Amino acid sequence: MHRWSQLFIPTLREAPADAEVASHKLLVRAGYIRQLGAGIYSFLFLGNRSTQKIMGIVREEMDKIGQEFYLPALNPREVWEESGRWTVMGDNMFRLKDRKGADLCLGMTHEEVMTDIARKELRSYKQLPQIWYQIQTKFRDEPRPKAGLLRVRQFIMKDAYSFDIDADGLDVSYQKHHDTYCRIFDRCGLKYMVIDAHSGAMGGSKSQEFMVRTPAGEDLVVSCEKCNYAANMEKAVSKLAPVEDLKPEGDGSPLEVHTPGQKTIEDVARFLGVSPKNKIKTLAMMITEQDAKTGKSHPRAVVLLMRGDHQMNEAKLSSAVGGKETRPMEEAEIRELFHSPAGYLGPLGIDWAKSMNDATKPILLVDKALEGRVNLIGGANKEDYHVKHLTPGKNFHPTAYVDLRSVTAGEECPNCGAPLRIDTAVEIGHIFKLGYEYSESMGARVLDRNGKEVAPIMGSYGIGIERILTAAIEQNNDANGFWLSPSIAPFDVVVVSTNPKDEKIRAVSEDIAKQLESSGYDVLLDDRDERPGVKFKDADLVGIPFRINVGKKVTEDTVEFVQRSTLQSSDVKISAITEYFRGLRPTAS
RNA sequence: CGGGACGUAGCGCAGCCUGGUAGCGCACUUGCUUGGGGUGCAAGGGGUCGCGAGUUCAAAUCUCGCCGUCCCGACCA
Repeated sequence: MHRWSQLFIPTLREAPADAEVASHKLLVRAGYIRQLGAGIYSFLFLGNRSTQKIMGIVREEMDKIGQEFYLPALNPREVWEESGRWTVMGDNMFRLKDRKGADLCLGMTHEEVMTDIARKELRSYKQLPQIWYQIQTKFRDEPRPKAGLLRVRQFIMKDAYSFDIDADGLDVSYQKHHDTYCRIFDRCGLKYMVIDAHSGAMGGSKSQEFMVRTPAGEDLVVSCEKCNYAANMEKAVSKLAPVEDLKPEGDGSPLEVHTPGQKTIEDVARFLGVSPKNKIKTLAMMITEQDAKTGKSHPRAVVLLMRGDHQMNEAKLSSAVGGKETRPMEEAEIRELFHSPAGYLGPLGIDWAKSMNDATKPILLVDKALEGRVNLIGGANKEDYHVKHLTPGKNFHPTAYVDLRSVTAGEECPNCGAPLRIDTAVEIGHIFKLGYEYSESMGARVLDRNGKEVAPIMGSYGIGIERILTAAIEQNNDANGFWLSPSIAPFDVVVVSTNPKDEKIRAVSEDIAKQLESSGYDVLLDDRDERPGVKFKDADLVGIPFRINVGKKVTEDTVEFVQRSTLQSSDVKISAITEYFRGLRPTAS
């Protein structure tokens, strides 16, 4: 049994001035953590107990599908050089030299080291599949650590790696992780979403993120009010309400109209008396491409057509152009391609590439929302003129129709039609089908059943341990403190002796604490010589889900049982306390 | 890395503009008091004013440099 009077639980009445988000303020106030430097935190007694419990759950669930390893955080340069990430990781990687001057780094993740083990040890398909995981400290020199434990430079991660003989095997390993992650986060008492994540530039690989809604989050997530549809902004799609196309005038062939000084979508729409939904928004961008033969890089125009009232999503654009960086065209580049000033740009009169590989010509990407639309209005590539009767596929030929549009809140869910919402969220887990990237770059090979040498296919899977704690606090807090699920709280229950000077109260508090402890619960006995008000405030602050107040009612053999989340209290007979508690928290840890 | 703010006792802050004895609340120590939502009284302890240089008879205060922390942005396998 733990006696508060003998513990170090430095609670604070006020939060440090530089804490902004709720979880940061409360973790410090509750005496869970103290800051050592930017993005570097010490865990004190309560904080450590809580993260240990989280790791316990992770370990228990992961042991059902994999094997726990423990890899070094200190890594030699060579393995990172082999994967190419010694360079790729840039300033995000902490680097150091040993006494001989050899380069080392602190591990940000462990694909390299795991793959190194795999390539040295795995020889046959008979040894596959393998799932190897570890719970270990990671180091990342974040450009901007922030928000307490939310973005830090040293943190604990459960990272796992799967090795399979083929894609079907990877599907199984991936699904196992998906299901295990759901069990882990359920057991931690989190409300979370599983979202389809940006699959990366190379395409094909599936990736999902486990996200928790919180105002402190750094990522935007689109989710459905009703069903379980959820995706990040780079992937999110929505159903669009049908738009009525304009009727053609005359023979319906492209018709220039004089629009003096009308440059913006709104201006033109108003001037012509149409909705922006019938207008084409033309965005002129540039990418840098490398010539496949010469290796020389040269700029290439990418023109986007969107519905007039839609916003372009840069991540979607980026994946549409193969992950290349894009930038807006400069004035001179616009004139060279369109022979027109900005404000009057359109798709007519330009010889667009027929495919992305048609490298000599500019690319025309048309948003899917314009596919099948007719009689749109766009720029005429001529100052003060626009063109009516533009129909994609008829008057001009897109290189491709792609989804380029940012979803906005309130649009319809693609699955069920209910309104979509957009929230900030924090990522607590990520599962990823890696493919052959590391097994190939680092030369891992096994023999398949035909005796042929093949690279094993990999997956990688991560959980941020501290982020589980942070997210849980973000989800469950009020002005006085926070409450954790008993599974991850430092203690199941705090027994408050409201008056330690009263012998009966003191003795009953001890008894109850002992009794609950012998029933397998983690009990904190607040035996401090403090006023009840102080103890109640502290109890409310530190995240323990249940409290037992031992007070005057001991003369009636009764104590108060308080649930932190609701602050509801009920009187319980002392003799029935263990049984009562078991009803609330059946699985003693 | 760009923009902004801050750095004075463990925590939260005032003092700086207009240079001259370093202050308040909480916390801490001792004694008494109180005992169901941060009790009251009294007496105490604790500060290289982030670091360095400069100006000055004199610098927490003015000037310059550096360091650190936070916020916004960029970045984020």
